[in-house]
Amino acid sequence: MKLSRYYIPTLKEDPAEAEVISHKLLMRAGMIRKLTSGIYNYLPLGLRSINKVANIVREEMDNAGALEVLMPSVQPADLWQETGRWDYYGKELLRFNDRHGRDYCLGPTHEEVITDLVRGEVRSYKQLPINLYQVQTKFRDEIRPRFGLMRGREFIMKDAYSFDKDEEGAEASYWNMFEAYKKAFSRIGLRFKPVQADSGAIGGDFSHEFMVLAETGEDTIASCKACEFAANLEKARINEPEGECLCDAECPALEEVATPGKHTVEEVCEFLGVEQSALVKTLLFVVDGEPVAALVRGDRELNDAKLRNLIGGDEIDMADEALVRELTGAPVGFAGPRSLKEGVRIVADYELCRATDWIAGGNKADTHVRHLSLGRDCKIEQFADLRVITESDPCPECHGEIEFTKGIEVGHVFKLGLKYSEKMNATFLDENGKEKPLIMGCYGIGVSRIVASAIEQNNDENGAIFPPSIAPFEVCLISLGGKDEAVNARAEELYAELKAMGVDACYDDRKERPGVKFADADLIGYPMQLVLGGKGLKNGIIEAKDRKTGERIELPLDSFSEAFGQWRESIWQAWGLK
RNA sequence: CGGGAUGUGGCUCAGUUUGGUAGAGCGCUGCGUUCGGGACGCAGAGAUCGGAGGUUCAAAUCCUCUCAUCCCGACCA
Repeated sequence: MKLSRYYIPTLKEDPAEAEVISHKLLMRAGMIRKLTSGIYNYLPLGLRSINKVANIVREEMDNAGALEVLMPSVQPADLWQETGRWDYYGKELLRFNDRHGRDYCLGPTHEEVITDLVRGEVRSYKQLPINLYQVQTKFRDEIRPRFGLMRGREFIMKDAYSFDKDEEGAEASYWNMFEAYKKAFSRIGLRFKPVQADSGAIGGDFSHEFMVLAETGEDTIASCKACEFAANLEKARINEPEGECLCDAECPALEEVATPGKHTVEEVCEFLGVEQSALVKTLLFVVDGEPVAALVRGDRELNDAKLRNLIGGDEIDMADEALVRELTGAPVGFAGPRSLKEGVRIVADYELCRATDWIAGGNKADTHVRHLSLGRDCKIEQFADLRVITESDPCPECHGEIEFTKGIEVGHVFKLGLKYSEKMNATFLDENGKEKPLIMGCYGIGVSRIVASAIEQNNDENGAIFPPSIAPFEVCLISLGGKDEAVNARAEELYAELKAMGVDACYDDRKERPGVKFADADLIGYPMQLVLGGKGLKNGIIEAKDRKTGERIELPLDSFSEAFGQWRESIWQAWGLK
C-alpha cells in the first residue's frame, strides 16, 4: 500500500477525551474516531489490525473444529423472554420497537439465537458435538463506556457455542476451546494468562478468563508464585483455616458499649482502642429479594460473588438505608449479628470461628457490643469462604505466596450446561432414543479490545509498538528520496520485492519531510521500518529499524530479499512468534 | 442513577472573574526556499463561541432551561 494514496489522519496532540494510552494512541495513529460515546469508527489502519486479530482467531477456531456462522445483531424479544433474560438482563440490553410495535433488542450476546438455531436443526446425537462461532459486532449499553476500545458499547467479538450430548463431551469441548484460545493469544503476540473466573449469573460449573497482563488493566488477578494457580480476584478461593472452632469457647459476659457517632470500623476501633481484626463487620444484603447478613472480620473485605454463590442467588444488592433500619432497628453503622430481625439468614467467614470474644455492632443507635461469642450469642447458619483474598493469604492449592497483578479480560470460556437448552427446549435423541437437553458451552474473545490491549502492553513515548502478527502493516518502507528520483525508483523496486515476498508492507512515498515520516511510523508502531536515503543508495545499503528495541542495522541492497528475510525472521522470533 | 468538570475554526487551548470589533499554536490551501527525526517565509480559507429562551443599548462572557462529552462511584455472560 502506498501511503500517498492511503488515509491515515495522525494527530500530534493527545485528544482531550482520551484517558488511557491505548485510546490516545489509537486516536493519534489515525486508527479510530469516535462517533458518539462508546461507539467508534474503525479507520483503514485500525480495521486492518482488527481483521488480523479476527483472522488469527478464525484460524484457531477452524483448527479446533468450530464452524463459522453469522447471526443477526437484531434479535426478537420473544427469544429473550423464553430464557427470562428479557427481564433479567436490565438496561444494558438496548431495546426498541419495529413499525408494528414488536419488541427487539440489539444483541449483547447470542446464546438465545444460537440455541434457537440449533434446536431447529440438531435432532440426533449423531450430529454432536457441534461448535458454531461468529465474529460480529455486539452492543451492550454500558452504564459508563470508557477508555476507547477497552470498554465500548459497540465492539467486535468472536463468540462460539458448543453443543454436546453428555458431560464428558462438554468438558472435552471446553478444554478444546481453552487450548485453541491459548494458541490464538500466543499467535497474536500478547503476554497473557488464563485465570479461574466466577461464572457469575450465567451459572455453569467452571469458567476461565484470559487476561492480558497490563498495568492499566481493570481486573485484578491473584496468582501463586509457586504453582500454576491464578484466579480473578472475585473467584480466588481461600481454604478453611487450620485450627479448631472456638465459637463456643469461653467468653466473658456480653456487654454494651456506647459508641456515639462511630459507624465505620475505623472510627469504632480508634474510639475503643482496638485492632480492626478484633471486630466483626456485619454487612446486609438482599439476595434475590431475601435479606442476608454476611459477617467478615473488621479488617477484611467481603467478596460478594462468593456470598451470592453460597446463597445460590442470581442478584445481589447491598441493603439500602431503610432496610438496614428495618433489619437492625438502628441507623447504618451499628449492625451486628446478635438480635437481628427474625428471619435474616446469617452467614460468616471461616476466619470468624477461629476466635471468640468479638466486638460488633449493637443493633441500637450509637451502640456496639463487646465480648460477643458467635456460638453463644448468635445464630450463624453457616461458616464459609466469604472474603476477598489478600496477598498475605496462602495459595489455596499449594500454600505458596500469592501476588496480585492487573489484567485486561480479552477472552472468557464458560461451561453453560443446561441453562439455555432446558429453558428453550433444545433437545436431541440419544443412542437409546431418549430425548435429552443439549449441554452447552460458550466462548468469547474481545477482538477490538485485543487491539487496545496490545497497545496497553506495548508502547513508548513515541507511540504504539505492534506485534508483527497484528500490526496494521508488518513493515513500513520509507523513501527519503524527495526529488531524488533515483532513490524513489529504487524504493519502488524494493516495495515490489517486498510484495513479491508476501510481506505485508506499506510504502511511505508521501511528499513529506523525513522527520514527519519517521514520527508517523513510530507513532503507528509498525514493528519494522526500512529507510532508504540518498547516501544509503550510494553505499548500496538500506537501514532497518526494529521499532521495539530501536535497534538499527544496515541491509545490503544487492541481496536485499535474503537479508531482509533473515532480519524479519529475527524480529518475529524476538516477539516470540513463528 | 449520584458526585465533579468541560463545551469557543478540523485538533489542542486562551478569552468568561470585571458584558463593548472572536484570538493563538497545530492542521488545511497557494507560491517560494528547505529536505535523515514533526522546517521556514509570504499570502489565504475556515467559528452565528453546544442548543433554546431571557436580562441589556450591547452577551462567548450574566440568568434559566436543555443537550452532549469526559472523570469518580454504583453496573458489567
